[in-house]
Amino acid sequence: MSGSSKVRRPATLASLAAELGVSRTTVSNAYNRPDQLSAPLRERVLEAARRLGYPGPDPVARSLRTRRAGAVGLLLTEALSYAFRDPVATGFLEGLALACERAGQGLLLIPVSPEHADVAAVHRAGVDGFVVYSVREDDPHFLAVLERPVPTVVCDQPAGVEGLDRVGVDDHAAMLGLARHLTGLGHRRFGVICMRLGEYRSDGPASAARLADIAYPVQRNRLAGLRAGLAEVGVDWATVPIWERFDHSVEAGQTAAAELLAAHPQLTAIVCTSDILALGALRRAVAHGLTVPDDLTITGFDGVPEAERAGLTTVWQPVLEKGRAAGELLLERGDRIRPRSVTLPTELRIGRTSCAPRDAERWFSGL
Amino acid sequence: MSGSSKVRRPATLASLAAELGVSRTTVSNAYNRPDQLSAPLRERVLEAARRLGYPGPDPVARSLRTRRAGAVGLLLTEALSYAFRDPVATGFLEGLALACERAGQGLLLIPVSPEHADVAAVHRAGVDGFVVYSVREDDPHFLAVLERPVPTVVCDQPAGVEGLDRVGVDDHAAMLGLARHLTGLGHRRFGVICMRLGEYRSDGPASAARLADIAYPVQRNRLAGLRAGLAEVGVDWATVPIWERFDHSVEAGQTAAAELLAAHPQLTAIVCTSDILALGALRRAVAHGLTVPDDLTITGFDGVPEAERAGLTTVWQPVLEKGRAAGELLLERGDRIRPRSVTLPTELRIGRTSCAPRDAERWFSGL
DNA sequence: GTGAAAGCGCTAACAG
DNA sequence: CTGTTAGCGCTTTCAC
Repeated sequence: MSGSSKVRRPATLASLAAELGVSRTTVSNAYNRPDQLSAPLRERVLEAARRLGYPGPDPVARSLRTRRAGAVGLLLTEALSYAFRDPVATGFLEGLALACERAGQGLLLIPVSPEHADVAAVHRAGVDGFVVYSVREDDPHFLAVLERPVPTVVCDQPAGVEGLDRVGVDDHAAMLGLARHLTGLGHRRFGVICMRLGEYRSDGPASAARLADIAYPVQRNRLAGLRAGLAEVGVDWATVPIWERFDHSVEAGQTAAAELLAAHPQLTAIVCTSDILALGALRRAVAHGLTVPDDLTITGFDGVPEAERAGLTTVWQPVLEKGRAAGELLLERGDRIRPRSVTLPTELRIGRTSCAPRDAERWFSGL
Repeated sequence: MSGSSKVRRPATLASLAAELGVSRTTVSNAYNRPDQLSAPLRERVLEAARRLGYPGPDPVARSLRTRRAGAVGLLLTEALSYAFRDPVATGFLEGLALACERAGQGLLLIPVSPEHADVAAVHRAGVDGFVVYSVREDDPHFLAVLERPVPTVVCDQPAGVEGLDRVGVDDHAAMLGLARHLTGLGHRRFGVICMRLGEYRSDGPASAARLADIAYPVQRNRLAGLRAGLAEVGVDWATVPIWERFDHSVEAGQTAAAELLAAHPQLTAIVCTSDILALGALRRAVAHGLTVPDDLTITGFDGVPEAERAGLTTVWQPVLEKGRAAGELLLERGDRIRPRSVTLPTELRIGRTSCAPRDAERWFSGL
């Protein structure tokens, strides 16, 4: 209001053109195709723009016209503020950001506000495609994404729906490998700590009903892989206690391990479906006076740096690659003829938290 | 082309309206103002939409019309893929994401591709405002942001330019406090390890010329604060060796410390302008057989979790709060009358890496 | 409760 | 090299 030059003039491309007595095309070209007009004319246009406070073509109007937003949307499991704490998610984000940067595309993080269950944010997102990272299969945001007529790639989901592109690892096979490592060492009495299995909070032993209806493919596959591995040596899955935690944190792993061990003190191995949970279990075991791995074997999943530092036996997966692959799949022009699926390799990393149980000889001598 | 229903029909609001024999307004209302039409009619519209494969109002067209994109843009110093590795940046991101979620706004990460020096990405961004996080003052992307006629809040920058909102800490005062702690302990022979000071890579001792023209406000202020603190006890700034590192990593801190100590073995304290660098210096000192803090005092800045675990003496700053404050400043409606500036408090955290130097008595007895 | 009119600001053919 | 012509798909007063 005071004489500030910051009074935003609503100058538009059209008004600029009028002012200069040239056509809108010319002004547009001055910005988008410098080779389509003479240098002096271009300079005249740009100079006038500066003088009139014209900030250049409006990005939204341009997007409407060109039919491209120049950004990809990312839908995450949780409140995205949480994602920045999770090393697996940040690794994925880093890879995805890498791919976006290389393509000069923006990365739009879709807000999944816990308060307003705002599917609207998905509708509002001006993007050329979506990446969906490990969400519940019945997540309404996910469903909303599927409605949008833009290419979408899902991560760690079954290839399932309507020809989406997909990237992920074989969680089932990876966990099976880990299970074989453990049964090979002689373990027979397992306990499990896993991440959330459904929409609503539930902490503690997972009921059979809950296990039968796991909404998160990653958890479902990891548990199934473990089950298959144990079945190979005749361990009855129904006898394996499975402790669920809604929150994914070291503390959650810690308390879960405490409860699990209290209820089942005879366990020789605790398999966790994530490193974070395993680190918590590890902490609890140590605090409890147990020697790992001699008294108790503990394993994780993901291969995050912190786990490596701790010498955790785990399955490493290429999270950064996963993000990058997702981005490339989405941004790559061309053969979008049929859905593509990228499965990345995992690696069993045997650390210092697994060894034969004290009673191993019992099993082997029993043969 | 085959009978798949996935052939994206270019159905539009208009075509839907035509099909139903109602006006576009009605269709629009069905989506945006359910209370403006009868429930049965609305259901008819939605049903037809489903049938025709109309995905709902196009977000870009809507944005053009409503003049709001529903997202804020974030401009980061570096390749954004790097940001996800830096605990300070992720803390900031978490806070910002929190604010965005609460407001139901998307967060668009602007790609700062090192390859294409793509200021265009800034122009292309369909956002209602920008947050600029600790960039070089002459960064072309930053300049491009300033051109855009949308509210912008800068972080850790001088309030400077044309009435932008600002959030940050008082780096100068914080570092002054740290300096006083060290000089109070008796230190007089300081070495410094700092982050990049200019656009182009330079590793090693920073020349006077380079120090006189630091492009990053954060580094400038931290060094100035230190200088002021040392001046108070008569330490000549010109005699203080300052080692610069372009890359911000533990390894960088490590090699910087190695060089610094080799060239100046008599130092009793190394002040680092970030925790990450300090952790590297710490690692180097230990590897070198030095006992910290007895042989050498080492300090950091930021107060990241890893530093706390290491017991580093440092200045803690509320990075999450900073992100949240930036978001709130941007999203908050109302009194955008005059630029606002939020300065958050810092806290000197004395850990186990600082103590009096062996020759302290020399100085005190000299009084 | 519903429709008609009027653009939002821009780009992409295609002529000249 | 420059201008003319047509919308992109939607929302929003304002009458009916």
